[in-house]
Amino acid sequence: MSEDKPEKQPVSAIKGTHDILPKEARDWQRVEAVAKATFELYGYREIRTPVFEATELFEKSTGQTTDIVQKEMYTFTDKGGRSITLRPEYTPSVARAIIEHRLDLLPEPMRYYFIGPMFRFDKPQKGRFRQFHQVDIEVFGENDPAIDAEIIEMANHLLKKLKVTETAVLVNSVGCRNCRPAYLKDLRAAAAAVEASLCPDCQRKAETNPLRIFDCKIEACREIARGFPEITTYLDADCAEHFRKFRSYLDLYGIPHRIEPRLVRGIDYYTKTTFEITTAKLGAQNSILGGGRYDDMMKDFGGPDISATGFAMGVERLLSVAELEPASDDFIYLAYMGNEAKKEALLLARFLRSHGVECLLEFKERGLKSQLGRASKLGASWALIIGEEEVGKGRYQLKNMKEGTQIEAGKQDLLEILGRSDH
RNA sequence: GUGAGUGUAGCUCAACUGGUUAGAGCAGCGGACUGUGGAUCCGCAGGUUGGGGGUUCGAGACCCCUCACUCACCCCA
Repeated sequence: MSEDKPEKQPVSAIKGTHDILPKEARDWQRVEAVAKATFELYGYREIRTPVFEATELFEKSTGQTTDIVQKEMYTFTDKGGRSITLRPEYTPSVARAIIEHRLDLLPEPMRYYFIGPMFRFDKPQKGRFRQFHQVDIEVFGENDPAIDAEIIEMANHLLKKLKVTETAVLVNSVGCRNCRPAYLKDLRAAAAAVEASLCPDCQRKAETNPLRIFDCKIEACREIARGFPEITTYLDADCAEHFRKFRSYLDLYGIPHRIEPRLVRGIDYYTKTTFEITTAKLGAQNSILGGGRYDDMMKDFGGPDISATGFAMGVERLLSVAELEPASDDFIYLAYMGNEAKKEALLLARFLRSHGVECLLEFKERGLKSQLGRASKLGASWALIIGEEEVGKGRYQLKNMKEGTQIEAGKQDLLEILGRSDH
């Protein structure tokens, strides 16, 4: 309302968020469509939950000690004084919905998928954003390690459809509440014993998160870490058997995989199976998909004691490595000259659209030449020329923009030629 | 939160050791061709060089501050 000159750039998108422009949105739509079709093929059904939840939900499930909860959540107090958090991940919401609606009592298999935005207050970098999107799938009530293998096979199937190559499947077992504590204790002790010979980074990790030493990029640290105890030797009978079978099913599918003792997934609720699929083409944030089993979450919530497993896939990361065929537009550009022709064009466009033909007409004062130039530039398959003469006889000049050929066609001819008369 | 790098037109980039009016290609619009696109040629429009301060006769360039973006640590999708 002021008399001042308008700001050059009044506002811009919040740090770590991005507009998805029409050209990119095409690719998003296709990835989403392929993902949905794939999951439906495996018997999964979509479930949608709100973008925000009670803060407590994430504190209880994701874990008080995790980075996600400690420093990455968008948490605020609403006008009713409640603490609200924009979801940083999807799994807790699904678990909550199942308990709330007693979905576990329904006959349908509890296999769900979801696509939508997540929010984490991270410092943005390549492949990492504050608002990002995940494709998420979860299975509840299946204890068999075969399902852990099947969801990886399903992920592989999807990646293959999207022509994502150079991927690696990393797997691990983090044990359970019986066997993990002893392992962590011994690992910490082992790291403390050699602390002096580790790099400064790893010296810190020895205190905070010794599992991460396995992941150091400095060869000396990696060498030392090879001597550390591995979780796999600490697994109790049940977990060890689960892990063994899980891998044998992956072998059955012929899916190569590597055991990665570092794979803990930074989230408290995982039990037994954890896995990741990485790609060499992504930079430091090279994980396009990660997940695992979380058998304790439901009962910890005060819900039924049912097991669960699933994964989340980063859509931005997926898009940056997927090889999608360039989208081809197929529409007809209506070029008109004069007011009578304009009216004719409006009605013709309505007619064609009602038969499923995509039409574009623009309302600027342009000559025929300029309009055809537009049609060409915008990638129209056809141009329809409507002038006084054409209005008079009810037949129009239909030009094939690729071939450069042109014929005269009436209303009905158009439908047949454009090949959409069955719509 | 820590560290490094980069900011010039819508996009990609020029502008010598500081020198006069900051240029080009692409994209946009118009014309050559007033009813026939893509090629070519010509023209038009587009900038407070991210912002602020300083040094200097003179700053896009050098110094300081700030903001933004990028990459990395951490963590994760």
